[in-house]
Amino acid sequence: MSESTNKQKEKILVTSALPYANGSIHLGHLVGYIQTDTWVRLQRMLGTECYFICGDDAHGTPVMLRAEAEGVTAETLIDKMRHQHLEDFKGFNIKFDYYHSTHSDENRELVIEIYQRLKKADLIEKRSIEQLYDPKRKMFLPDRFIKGDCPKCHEPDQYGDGCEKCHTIYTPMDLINPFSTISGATPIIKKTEHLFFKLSTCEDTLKNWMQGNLGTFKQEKNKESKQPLQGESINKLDEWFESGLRDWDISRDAPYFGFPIPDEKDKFFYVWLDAPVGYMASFKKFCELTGKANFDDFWNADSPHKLYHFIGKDILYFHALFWPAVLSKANYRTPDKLFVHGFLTINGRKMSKSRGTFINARAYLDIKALNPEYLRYYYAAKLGNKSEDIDINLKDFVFRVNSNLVGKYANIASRTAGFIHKLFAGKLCRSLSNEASSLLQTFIDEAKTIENFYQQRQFNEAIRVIMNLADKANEYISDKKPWDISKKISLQADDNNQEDDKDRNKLHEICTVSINAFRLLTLFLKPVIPVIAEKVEKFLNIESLDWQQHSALLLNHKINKYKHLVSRIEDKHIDELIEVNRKAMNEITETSKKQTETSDATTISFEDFAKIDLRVAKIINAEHVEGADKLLKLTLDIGDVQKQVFAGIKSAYQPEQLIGRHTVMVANLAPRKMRFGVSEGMVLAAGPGGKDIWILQLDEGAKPGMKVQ
RNA sequence: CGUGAUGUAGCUUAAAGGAAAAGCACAAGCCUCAUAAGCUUGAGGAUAGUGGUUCGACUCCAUUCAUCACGUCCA
Repeated sequence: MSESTNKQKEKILVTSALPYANGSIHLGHLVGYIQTDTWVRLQRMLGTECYFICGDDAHGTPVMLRAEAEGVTAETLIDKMRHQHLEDFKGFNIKFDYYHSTHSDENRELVIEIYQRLKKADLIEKRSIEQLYDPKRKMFLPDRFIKGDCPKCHEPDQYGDGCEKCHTIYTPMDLINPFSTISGATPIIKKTEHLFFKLSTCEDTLKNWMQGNLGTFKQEKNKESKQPLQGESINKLDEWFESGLRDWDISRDAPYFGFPIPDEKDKFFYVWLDAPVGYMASFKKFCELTGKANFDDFWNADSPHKLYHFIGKDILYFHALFWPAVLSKANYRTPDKLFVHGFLTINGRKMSKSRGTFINARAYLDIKALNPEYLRYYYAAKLGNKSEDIDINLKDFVFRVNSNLVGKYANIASRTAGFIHKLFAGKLCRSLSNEASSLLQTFIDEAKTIENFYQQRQFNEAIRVIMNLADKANEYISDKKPWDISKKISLQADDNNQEDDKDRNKLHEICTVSINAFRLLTLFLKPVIPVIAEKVEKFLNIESLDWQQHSALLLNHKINKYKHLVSRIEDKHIDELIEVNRKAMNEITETSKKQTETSDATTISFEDFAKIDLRVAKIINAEHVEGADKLLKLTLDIGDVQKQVFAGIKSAYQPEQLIGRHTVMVANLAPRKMRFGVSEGMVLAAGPGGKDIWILQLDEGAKPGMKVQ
């Protein structure tokens, strides 16, 4: 105790990659979050001051477009997604200290501050570039929103960066018949001014950050080096250095969902500039809300504390190049470690929607038989500290969980707890003989090894050691045959007490050792399966286990009755998962189909068009609606009937301008109850909104009620 | 096409130039305390192919094949 208090206590800030607000969490995402959570839980058990911070990555074109397609504001969408993400994380027992959003005041302030510091350091430059532009949607197009025919092999429907079929690499401008996936329009090349961060000047800074990157991968294996990156990542970075660092385009033109850039017109910060700043923002909010930590202590350039980012290998580029460069040049501290993990494959292949293996977190959680901690366990059993891809083989998953968690681990308690209650009133021995405690000593001896494996994120190794111990415990029980002794006792009944006492003690001791072995295994597994561990703590009638307690034994202590702890998985549960997931996926693709159908990009059939009953309408009355900001109440004459319609055109028209005019309305639109009354249709108007709304006007002669076709 | 990574038993991984290991799955036997759990034994391998360096290669080099990732402003 005194030794550790003298040492300066290490404080760690840990982050997981921020999930993007344009999608649900799936099993692939969970690899990173479960890895981080497991690691953080170990830190907490060790008593290390460690904060686990995350949040939603909310900005960018995809979010903007999706919000539009759903007919909601971007804010509504990201709010909904954030809650959905949080629910999924909660389901898998991922426990953040704080979970924020990049669309927050804290983040805006920090981004602007960083930007201004970079600008002051003369690291921001304005340049004119040419970009593809969608003339119909009036917006610049990211590459991924352009498709066309491959210039080489003429395969249709290829993305702007390269052909999936012949693997030719090209730019979107090379595509034959390019079209915008948003509007279908042919993109045109348009000049625009963008802001660049001069990353090309940061090579020394970055190499310095990487520190002595000459060490080889093999040297790193047993000892955590001082380098912030694993060997594979260093290779990748070297590649990037070799091809030369290019300046980084950090601005995007309106329309864009993001933070406006100060002193610029219609320019926004690119989502990847503000995303990692979200780590800071989330932590800042956490500090302000809880007062548990001091933001500056952790983020100032001379911070003594550790900053670790857990990320997937797909975003190494941002975290290993831009992020340290930006931080360093803006006079903040840089990350100490980037822990990079690989992708998840399912049954050896990429997750696939058609095979039903693109499995959402929600689908898994919806199958009650699939304990979320089984997945945590499986990931832990497979995760090493390399950035290799990991595979979840669904058959292997079932076998492994059943065999390791149910057959080996839980079984140890299950097969001995009964005796403790039947014969010893639920109480463990007062003390153990040397012979009996020797098994437990081997457990205790392995604690340091296990801790180190966890620390170095070699969870697979940690699990291997733990399961070896579980095997030892089961061997011990088989060897000692407590059931034989128990029979002897019942046969002897109240015969001769001396023999009987001896046997009773022996049996008591065997069961006490087993329960203690079980307790230690639980302690070792707790970072991986925290909720199961909690149940065990209740069963053992003990306080929450921390790592220190591995050296003590549980003696002379009353435990509770053993209750069923974990259930086996059956193949049918996996089939169910695939099925549930497939259904959910179909729904998603259908709604997204519907969304594109309603957008102006796709065509509809004549039948679809014929469903819409368009009529000439005479506006016989128009009036303001009390309490409504945008609505006017219109009374429309369409020949034989009059309809009442609430139209969102107040910003562009005064009621008196409208009365008496002829326009076109959708007459068969389902009536909709609104706050101010029932609206029985829609009038047609053009324009983006605000003052720019123009309702349709008809030439002389059209009579109310005429069908428009 | 280029660059990088990976390829070991049915599955998941070890072996850092010195006898190819372990767990799960499989087979046989034992056991019955436990959720058909547990224990013992066994079978299972041209280490993707070819060529080279070496007394000796899963390991180092070259090359081929397969899979994956990345490839000038999507990052």
